[in-house]
Parts: sequence; structure tokens; C-alpha cells
Amino acid sequence: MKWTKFFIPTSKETPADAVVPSHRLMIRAGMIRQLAAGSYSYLPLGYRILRKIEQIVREEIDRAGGIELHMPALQPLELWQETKRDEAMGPTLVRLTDKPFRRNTVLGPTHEEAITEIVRAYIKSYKQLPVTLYQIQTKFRDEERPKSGVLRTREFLMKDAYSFNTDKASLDETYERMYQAYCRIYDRCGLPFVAVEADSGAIGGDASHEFMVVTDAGEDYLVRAEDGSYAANVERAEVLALEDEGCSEMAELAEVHTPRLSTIEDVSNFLKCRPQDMIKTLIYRLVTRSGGKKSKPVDGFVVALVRGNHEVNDSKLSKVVKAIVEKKGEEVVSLEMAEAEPIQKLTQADVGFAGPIGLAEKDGVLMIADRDIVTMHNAVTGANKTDYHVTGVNIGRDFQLGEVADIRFAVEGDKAPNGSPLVFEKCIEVGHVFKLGTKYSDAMKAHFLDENGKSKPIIMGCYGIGVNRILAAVIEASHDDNGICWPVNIAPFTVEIVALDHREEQVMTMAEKLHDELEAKGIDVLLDDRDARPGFKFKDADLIGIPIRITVGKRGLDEGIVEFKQRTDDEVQKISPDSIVEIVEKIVSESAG
RNA sequence: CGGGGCGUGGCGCAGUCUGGUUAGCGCGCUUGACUGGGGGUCAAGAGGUCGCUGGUUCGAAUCCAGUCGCCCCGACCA
Repeated sequence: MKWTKFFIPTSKETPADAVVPSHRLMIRAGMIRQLAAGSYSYLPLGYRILRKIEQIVREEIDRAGGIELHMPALQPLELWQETKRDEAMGPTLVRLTDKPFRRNTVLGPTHEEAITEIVRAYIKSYKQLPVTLYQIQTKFRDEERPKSGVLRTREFLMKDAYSFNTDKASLDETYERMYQAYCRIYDRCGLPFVAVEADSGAIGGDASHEFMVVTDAGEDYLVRAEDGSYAANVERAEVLALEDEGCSEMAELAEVHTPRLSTIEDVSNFLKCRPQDMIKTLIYRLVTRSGGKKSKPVDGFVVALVRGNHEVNDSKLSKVVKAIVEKKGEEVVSLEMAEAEPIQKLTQADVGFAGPIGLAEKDGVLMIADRDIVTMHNAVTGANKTDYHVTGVNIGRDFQLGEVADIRFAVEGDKAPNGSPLVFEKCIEVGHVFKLGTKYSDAMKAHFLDENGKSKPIIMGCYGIGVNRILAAVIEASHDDNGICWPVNIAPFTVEIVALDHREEQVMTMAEKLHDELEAKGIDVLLDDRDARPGFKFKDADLIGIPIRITVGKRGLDEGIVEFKQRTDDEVQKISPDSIVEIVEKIVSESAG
């Protein structure tokens, strides 16, 4: 490809709106252009990269046993009502309601429903399982706040795979294969990643991993043990319980007047105590049911206790509550933060003055203390009386602990389960693998007959990769002051030939000869044949980040050489034009690994 | 959805507070000349309903009201 015949609108100036490096560089390198918030056109250079990443993804998912198909973005709303995800997705689900014929149509944000609809129609027997189907397709999500260029957009390219298995062991096997495929994909894309335990949250399921790229441009956080033994999304990170600091003497329980001071910060400032010496008491409304779907739901409360400097992790809490409730042979219908009114009724005080003393004994109250409550002494907490707190609170003497569990988020200073200090890092999620279980097959009645002729729901897994995010994440991970440094495997072109003076016939002849030779070998080569000064071409070459640069100039040709430089190297090598093809082919095959 | 900022040629900005000839500057673009190893020089050009609507005024990029859009922080995020 010759530069003058292609379309690479590079720019010296950085657009004011672009903040993160990948966004700035993609615009400056002429890879993308914004059409609206969260909507980007991929210009030819950007699109070449996207296609290369897509192809790597395709090859690896195929290798892991995936079968490619293609589903529509336009979907009937009814499909989403079957799984109640029309509600769950909320405003993120793009609904087309302008014209009568579009009523009840949505643009797919993901395809669990669509794929399950296919599978339930055709898969009837255990003999047809397991099967993994996937597509690489455009997704639509009306993100409330698109940001950081291509990192968070309303329309994006996603590889979404769905596995269907007869049992858990079979799902585990597929999951592991996909997990390995993901690792290979990021490796081939030259993207340094961390696989972390992810929160499987309300959906249930027993395993979920996210693939993260550590960068300041990210919007998620992961925690990692310093010794490398542990990595997880902050949403789910487990921590070592704090050590007991001990205390010299047990103080008297005392009530103190704390008018209108209902926050941890206010009270700790007022009483001159540390937030970690306070017990935060949060009240949730718990609805349970025993004995099947027809039985009457029962209202109750969950009182969650954490230290003042900690936050309750709702996901951890709901898992603990679920386990306790199920142990009693009941099931959880819902668990939500209580409104002001029921809190006042329960505590006999305004919101902000709740405390554990006397609460656990009340009817329908399930008290769950975080593990780090256990080691508190002379604590401060709400008095269950408006405008009052109590100090000198001690467990055992003043109130009894109910259930004890890890129900909080990790914070700076925490340690991993093995005692290694935890490090918090900002990151971008570039992939997520998930054991779904039977959530969708139950809701949509996707059943199969097993060896005994018994009908069972198909066990599902889903596996997503954001193709555009890989692209942006690679730039975040691989750039310098001068521009992008593309890894060979996904570079838009592998080689850029810089012809230094297009008026010199011998220069252009040699440049074109090398271009043709490389192209004949199937190597993606870009020849900068513009009538521009050398410095201008070098700057552009660095900006668009082609991994191998070959400079053809009169000076070198007089010596019988051309110059060879890799984007990430400093030194330039003088090389005979005859050996260029061989050297490039070697680099390409080494990268392909 | 809360808080903040910004809309002036393709890009980056000045001008707005304090209304007043023809709306400027840099980059880029066109033409010509020179130049030619890290974003050159000179000369001559093309390109703008100042986001949109309404209002105030003799007169609005500038003041007022409304509206649309974009960016950042936060909340939210299968």
C-alpha cells in the first residue's frame, strides 16, 4: 500500500476533548473519528487493526472448539421479557419506539436470549451436547456516560460465545478451554493482562473471571497480592481479617448526645475517635419464603455491621444471607437497603443512629457482623435513639454477635488471604468469562433429554471479549511520547518504508522494489511516498506506530544500504536491501509464535 | 441523574466580562518559488449562518431566556 493511495489523516494537534492516551493517539494517527458521544467511525488504518484483532480472536475461539454464527442486532422485546432482562438492563437497553413498525424492538446489548432461542429449538438430546457457539458482532448499549474515546462506547464490537453443556463437569471443561483461549488471544495481541476473580453477583453461578489490563485510563479496580498469589476485582476481593489490636481496659458503656450527627465522619470528628473504632449499622429489608413458590413471603430485616471505615459489599452480604436462609430450608425473595420508615420502626430512631445493642433480639432480625467487628473494643455506635450514640461498646457484654462473615469491600492497607499486602490498581476490563448455570435455560425452557430420558435444563456458560477495548488497551499499554508502538501481530502494517526524497529516481525505485517484494510475500507494507520532508515522515511513522521502519535515502543507497529500525528500538541498522525480506519474515514468524 | 467546563472554517485557540467598521491568530488545505535526514521558508489564495431558537437594542459572537450538543468528576454499569 502506498500512503498517497491510502487514507491516513494524521494530525499534529491533539483534540482538546481527548484525555486518555489511547483516545488522543487514535485521533492523531487518523484511526478514528467521533460522530457523536460514544459513537466512532473506524477510519481505514483503525479498521485494519480491528480486523486483525478480530481474526486472532476468531482463530483462538475456533481452536477452543467454538463454532461461529451470526445473530441479529435487531431483536423483539418479547425475547427480553421472557428472562425479565428488559427490566434488569433498564435504560441501557436500546429500544426502538419511534415508528409503529419498530414498536417492541430492541438493539441487542448481548445475546444470551437470542442464542438460547436457537438452542432450545434445535438441541433436544444429550447427544448434541456439548456445543459452543459464538459470534463477533456489534452490540448496542445506551451507556449513560460514554467516555475515554473508544474505551466506553454505545456501539462496540464484541466476541460473545455461549457454551451449552449437560452437566457441571462438562461446563468446567469448556470454561477452562475458553479461559486458556483468552490468555492466548491477549498474548498474541501483545497485551499484558491479569486474570482476576470476578464477582458473579446476583446472577449466581460459581465462577467468573475477568481479564484486566492495568492502566490509569481504566475505570475498574483490581487488587493484587504483592507476592502475586492473589488477584481479584475489588468487587469481590477477599481479605485477611484484621488483627486484634487489644485494649488495656474495658470502658463503661455511656450514652452521648450527638445532635444531628448521623454520619461516621461527623460523629468521629465530634467524639474524637477513629472511624475504625465505630460500628456502622446498616439495615436491609429481607423477604424470604419457605416451601415453594406458592407460599407467602415473610418480611424481615438483616442488620449488617461493619467498621466505620469499611463499606458493606452487597454482593458478599447477599451470598451470606442466601446461605443462612437456605440452611433453614427457606429461600431469599429479595434483599434491599431498607427505607427510612421501616428503619425508624425497627430502631425507634431516625436513620443514622442505629446500633447493634438490643437489635438482634427483635423479631425477624438477622444480624450479620463483618469479621473485623469481632476484634473491636470500646467501640462507638448508634444508640437507637435519635441524636444519641453510645461509647465504650464491647461485644459479649453489651451485645452478642450473631453470624460473622466477610461482608465488606477491601480497602487500602488490607492483606490478601495469605497475608501478603494488597495492591490496588486501576484497570480496563477486556474480557469476561462466566459460568451461567441454568439462569437462561430455566427462564426460556431450553431443555434436553439425558441418557435416562429425563428432561433437564442445559447448563450454560458465556464468554465475552471487547474487540475495540483490546485495541485501545494495547495503545494504553504500548505507546511513548512520539506515538503508538504496535505489536507486530495486530499492527495495521508490519513494515513502513520511508522514501526520503520522492524526486530521486533511485530512491523511489528501491523503495518500490522493496514494497513489491514484501507485498509479494504477503507482508503488510506501507510505503510513504508523499512529497514531504524527511522529518515530517519520521514523525508520522512514529505516530502511527508501524513496528518496522525501513528508510530508503540517497545517502544510504550510495553506500549500498537501506536503514532498518524497529519502533521500540533506538538504534538504526544499515542493511543490504537484498536481506530485508528475509529479516522481516523472521520477525513476523517469531511474533506469530 | 447530581456537580463542573466548553460550543467561533478540517484541527487547536483569541475575541464575550465592558455590544459598534470587513470576526482574528496558529496548524492544515490550494497555487508558485526556494528547501530536502526528525513536523522548513517566502509569497499569493480558498474556506466561518460565531451550536440552534427566540428576546433586548439603532446595532448581538458579545447581554437575557430557552434549547441542543460535547468533555470531565461523581452516581450507575449483564
